[in-house]
Amino acid sequence: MPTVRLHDWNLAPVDAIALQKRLAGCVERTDRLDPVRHLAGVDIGFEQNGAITRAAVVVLAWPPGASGEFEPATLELEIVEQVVHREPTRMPYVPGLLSFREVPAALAAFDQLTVTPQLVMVDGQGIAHPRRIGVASHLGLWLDLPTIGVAKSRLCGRHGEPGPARGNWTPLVDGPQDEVIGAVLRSRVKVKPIFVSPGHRVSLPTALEWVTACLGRTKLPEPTRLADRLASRRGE
DNA sequence: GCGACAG
DNA sequence: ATCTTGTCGC
Repeated sequence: MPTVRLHDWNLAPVDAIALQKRLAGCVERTDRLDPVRHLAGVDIGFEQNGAITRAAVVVLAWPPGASGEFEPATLELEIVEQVVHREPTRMPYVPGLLSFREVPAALAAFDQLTVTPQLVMVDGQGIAHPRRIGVASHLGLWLDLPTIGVAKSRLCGRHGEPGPARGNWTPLVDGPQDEVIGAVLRSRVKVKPIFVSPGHRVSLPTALEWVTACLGRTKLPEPTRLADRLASRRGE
C-alpha cells in the first residue's frame, strides 16, 4: 500500500484528495501575520498549449506612495522585485486539485526571491474549496506565510448578489450549516465580483481589508493583477 | 443518475 | 488557462 509523502506532488487524484483532507486541518483561519512591509501577488500562466507552466511572483512595497496630488488618487505600489519561473507542466487541470498543478512552480519562483513578503495574494481560492484547502491555502501552508485567495469565479458555495458599489460584498457560504468560507466582493462598479477567501493565517475580515486596500481602478487588486500580467507575459 | 466545476 | 477583433465607456 503506497504511502502518501508530503513532498510528492504528482499524486493520483485519490491520493491528492486524501492529502488535502489531512492538510486542511493545518490551515489557520485566524490572523497570525507580522507587520506588512512587502506583499506579494502570485499567478500561474501557460505556454505552448499548456506544455510549459509559468509561475510569476511580484513583490510590492507597503505602504503605498500616493500618486496624484489631487483626486482621483491612484494606488501606487512600488514593485520591489518580480520573478518568473518556467517548468514543464506536470498535471492536468482538475477542479478541486488545482494546487497540485500550480503550487510546485510557485514554490520554485519563491525560491528565487531575495525578499520575503509578509502577506501573499494568490490567484485562486483559499478555503472556499470543497475540502477547505484551495491553492492559496495550500501555498500558504507550504511557505508558512499568510495568504489570501483572490479568484475571478466561484468553485463552490452559495451567495447572494453583492451591492452595486465598490467594496460591497456578500458572504460565500457552503455546507449544511452555511459555513462562511469567503466573500463575494464588488471590486469595481458594474463588473462581475471577485471571490475573496482566507488562505492561511488570515481571517476573512482581514483578507477583505487587504484586498480592498489594494484595489486600484481595476477589478483585481494590484498584487494579483501584476502577477497575472507577468504570468501571461502581457506588457502593459 | 444529473449538474457543477478555481485556473 | 489559452485562442482572438472589434467595441463600448471612462
